[in-house]
Amino acid sequence: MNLLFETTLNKTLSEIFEKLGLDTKFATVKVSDRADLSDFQCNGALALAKTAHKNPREIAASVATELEKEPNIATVSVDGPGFINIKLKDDFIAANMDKMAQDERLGCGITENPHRVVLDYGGPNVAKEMHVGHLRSGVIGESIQRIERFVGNDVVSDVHLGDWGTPMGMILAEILRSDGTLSHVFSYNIAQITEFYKRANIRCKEDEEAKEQARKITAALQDGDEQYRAAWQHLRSESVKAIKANYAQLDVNFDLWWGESDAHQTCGEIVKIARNKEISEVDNGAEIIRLEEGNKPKPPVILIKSDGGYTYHTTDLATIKMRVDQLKAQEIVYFTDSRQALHFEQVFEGAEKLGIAPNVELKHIVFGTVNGADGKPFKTRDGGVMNLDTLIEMSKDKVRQSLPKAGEVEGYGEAEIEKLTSQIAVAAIKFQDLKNTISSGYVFELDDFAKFEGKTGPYIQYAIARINSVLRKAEANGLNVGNVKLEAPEERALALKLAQVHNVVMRAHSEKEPSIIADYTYTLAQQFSTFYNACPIMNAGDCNLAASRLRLAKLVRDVLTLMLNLLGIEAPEVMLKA
RNA sequence: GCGCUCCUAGCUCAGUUGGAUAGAGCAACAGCCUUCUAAGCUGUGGGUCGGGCGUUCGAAUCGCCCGGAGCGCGCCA
Repeated sequence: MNLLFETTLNKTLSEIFEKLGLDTKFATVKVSDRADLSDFQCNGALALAKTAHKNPREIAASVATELEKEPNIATVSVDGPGFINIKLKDDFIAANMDKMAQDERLGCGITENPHRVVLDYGGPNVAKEMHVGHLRSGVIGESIQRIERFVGNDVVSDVHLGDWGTPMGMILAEILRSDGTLSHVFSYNIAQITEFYKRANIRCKEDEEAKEQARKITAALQDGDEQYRAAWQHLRSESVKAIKANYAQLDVNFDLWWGESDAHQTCGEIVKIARNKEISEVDNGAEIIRLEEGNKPKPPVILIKSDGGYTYHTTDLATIKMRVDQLKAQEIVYFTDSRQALHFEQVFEGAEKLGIAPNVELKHIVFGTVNGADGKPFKTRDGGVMNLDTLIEMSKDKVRQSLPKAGEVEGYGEAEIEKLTSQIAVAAIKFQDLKNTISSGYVFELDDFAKFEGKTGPYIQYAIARINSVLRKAEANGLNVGNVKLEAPEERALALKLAQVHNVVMRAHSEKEPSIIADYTYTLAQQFSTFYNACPIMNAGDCNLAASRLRLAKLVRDVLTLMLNLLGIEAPEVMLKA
């Protein structure tokens, strides 16, 4: 089933272009920039005029003449320098809404070549508290995971824990320095572990000897020293517990909880492959793979440090090998901030040279850092970064102010109110992040994460709740949905907006860009609100009209709910008021 | 020093890859609850798209130069 107007129009245009001897490459329409003039526009004549050395208006006119014969097209006009403006017949649009309402995927198609894609996001570190800087990777990754699954890909997501580097040695060294032994380690909780890490971090920055000690312990740990391993295991599991709790609040999920440590065994294989292929060399005591520098200097991949340890280049390469061999990955996508761009260029080039991921697409989706008002990575006033927990609590507190207290509304006790609070607060936080283009980064405005008006998650939840309320009333009055009939301009605009959903999802999928969905979801909710204010549903007067509007409203509800789901945001049944 | 990314309304951001009159949200102002949830709707003001030159019938978008910001540049991850 194809419910997409663009596809239909592109096909007819293609036939017309072919018939007229025009390059069909330009036979495409897009949603009109001028809603006052048309539903769709084709700019092909303008582009074509250049190569064909013809007047664009003439080309456009000949295409328009053919288009006018199409039964589903109401009007065609050539405007300006050669824009072809197309308006569809109301009945055609309406019939498509009826079909869309009966399709369980709401008119959304699936990808042409379903394959297995491994997603690497989150990447939290052991012994470090999760702060607002960790928000983006998790929230974006979760959304992409859902989008990829929805379009038919087979997804495996991996949190890829930072559990194996020098920080592990640093924290063990710090504990030893303070306790003289590792025997107390097993009683330490996450707060204590984090404290040790903070102190270790400060110490190693100014004390070269401490740093050296940390490196030694790291090496011993990686070599399999039993005492270190046991202690490390505890640090790791305490951290994972805390990280899981954090992600659970945000509904961020992973199939695998692999970490850098899991790649350790395979690191040796990577080195072996490099040596067999004779692409590695020893330089200043380290074993490296030199990379083509092209127009810019590119540092080499370092497989083995001069102290004998592996680097994050090696673990990332080993991880790629594991994902290809064990998980049968056909595409691997990483989500990190832009500071790691060079790192992944190096790793991908290394993987290419090693031949460990033949025919596997390796992608690094870069997102901008979360910045403070000064344009630098976000810090709170006291210089630290804000905990994720604190952010969520703050947003929840704000939500509570607009909700009734437990027991004030029938059926809404402590648990129900708390759930609603969390759903709304998390929607506010996640949407605030997801509405931004991922590549560009954004300025962190604390207040925005506890805002529920305008372009926010709760605004969309509210639209859904209002529709639910209408649907409940309709059911109580025995009114059902019926065939769509478009009369008011608000109905027509809403229907055209609904018809865009497939395109929006596919674009978000191919660009790995959830903000495309966030933006659409918001504008759809907005169009609905306009419609809702202008067109009474239950009190439409005519019961066929009421049934038509009810179907449109329900369709909006379903599309909005699906879109929020793809963003990783829940839609509560109701939005109560204090 | 070299490289990457960015500069659009008072603030935060879009702008579907070169098209028509550059759009939202917030903030400001003026209206709208005896009718389906006002977390809403309607309207107003606000711009030499950092600056300059160029390519083009046509530039926020492409190229060059200048100014400003952020990030990254072999043994931290």
